[in-house]
Amino acid sequence: MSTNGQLPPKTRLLRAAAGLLAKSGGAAVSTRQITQLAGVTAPTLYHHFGDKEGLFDAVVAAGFDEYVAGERDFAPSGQPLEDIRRMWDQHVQFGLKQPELYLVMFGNIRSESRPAVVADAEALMEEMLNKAAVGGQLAVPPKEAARSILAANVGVTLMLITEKAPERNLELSTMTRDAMIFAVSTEQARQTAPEDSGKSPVVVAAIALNAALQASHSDQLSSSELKLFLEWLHRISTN
Amino acid sequence: MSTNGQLPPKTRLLRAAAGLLAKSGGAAVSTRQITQLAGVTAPTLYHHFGDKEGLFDAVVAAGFDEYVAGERDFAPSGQPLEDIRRMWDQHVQFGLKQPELYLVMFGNIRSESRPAVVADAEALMEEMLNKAAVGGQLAVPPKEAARSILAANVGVTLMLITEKAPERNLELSTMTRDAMIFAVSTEQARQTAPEDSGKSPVVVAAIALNAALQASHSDQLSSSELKLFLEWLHRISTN
DNA sequence: TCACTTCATATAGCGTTGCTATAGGTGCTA
DNA sequence: TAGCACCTATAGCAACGCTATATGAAGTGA
Repeated sequence: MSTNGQLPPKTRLLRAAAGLLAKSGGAAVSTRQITQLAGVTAPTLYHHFGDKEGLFDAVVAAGFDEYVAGERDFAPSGQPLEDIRRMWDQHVQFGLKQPELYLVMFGNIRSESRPAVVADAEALMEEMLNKAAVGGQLAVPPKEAARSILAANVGVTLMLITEKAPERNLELSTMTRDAMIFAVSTEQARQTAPEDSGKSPVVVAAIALNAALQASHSDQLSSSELKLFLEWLHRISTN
Repeated sequence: MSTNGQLPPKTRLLRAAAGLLAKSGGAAVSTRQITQLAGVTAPTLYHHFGDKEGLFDAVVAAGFDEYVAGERDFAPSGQPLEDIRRMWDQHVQFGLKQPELYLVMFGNIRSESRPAVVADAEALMEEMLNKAAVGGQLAVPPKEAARSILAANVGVTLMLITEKAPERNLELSTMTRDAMIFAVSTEQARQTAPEDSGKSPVVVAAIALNAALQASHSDQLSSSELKLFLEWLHRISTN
């Protein structure tokens, strides 16, 4: 009845939980099922994981490693926004491939571990968006862009999971994806115009900001702040 | 201990369930709690609702009536796409106002009743989008537009619910909302309701510089200067 | 008026759940 | 060899969703 008597009980519990979760089809999975499949008794589970949610958190953590691996498993195309598209698609595929695990990770709002998972996924996307921002392709701060895109990404994936497999329409995904990416892009990025300059992105951006600030009398900073700010900008852009 | 002995048990059960659900803060609500608060014993619950999920489905149905009422509670502005914006905002507000009920309705993927709820909400939105389509403002079939918008709407609402109330940033919602509406609009409609595409060059440049600076550890500024500088940049770029 | 049916509620308890108090076994270090 | 962590098992508790069965209340027809 046990799953591989060779492995340590902690590992067997993890695998049993993940396996039952995947096969459960959404039904609840009891600790007794898990411990029986792992060839272990109840106290062993609670010794290693504290409680049932602790075990599921561990399963989620393992699932997240797999998620990250999927999200990183492609060569950067040099066009960050194109890479964001791929991250989106990978996310959807991960959800459709392992719906139960996905629901535990992203669908289980009440779970204690969800905020951490979401924050990590957000960071992953923000990291990629940063590259776009450096290239002047982002009209929105990367952090907020990442949150918006991820929110839509999760919403779409949940909706696709709800549908039965045969009638799934992936165009829902691509359309929503492109809408979100378009929304956070600058005019320049939308025309797929690659900016090419030998100068460092910092300098380019500083020059652009310097010019833009002086042209447009922003009132976000006081005049004294602005003076110092411009001085620093100059120091950076003459780097 | 009972909640209003005058009302029939069926009603008291519904109210007790809805009340406990709202106060539960995400924790599970037991049938024993519900029946005790309703001043009724277990078989009464099962006589009227079949099982626990049947009771919750009834709560959801009542909640959905309230949802629909909220979605219809505004005078048509004559601009269907503007009305869609309001539907979106009402949806988010409904979720934030009654997060527990919302989670049972839209977050509980495994639930049997969710597909029906989602389909109804979709129909509600499609109905409004039809008006936009008639006016030549829609570049996408209303059905697919409704699905995309609703998916994003749910995703955003779930993400906002996850956050603690004080740090909720509703701009996530408006930005995602406008992105989706923009995506399904025709050129003509976009000119009628101009979106934020005219992001000022200052903001774009500030965002780019911010990202570039953080990526490239420039040593042109001292750490204290840099800190203040970044703070100002953030102020500008979140303008 | 009285049996009869129907609907609604209560008593009591079944099987399962998550979890734990306690004790026993195992391997390592002194 | 004794002691000490660490890990696992026996046995069982309280709470859970749910139900077999019985009792009451209300209406109906003769």
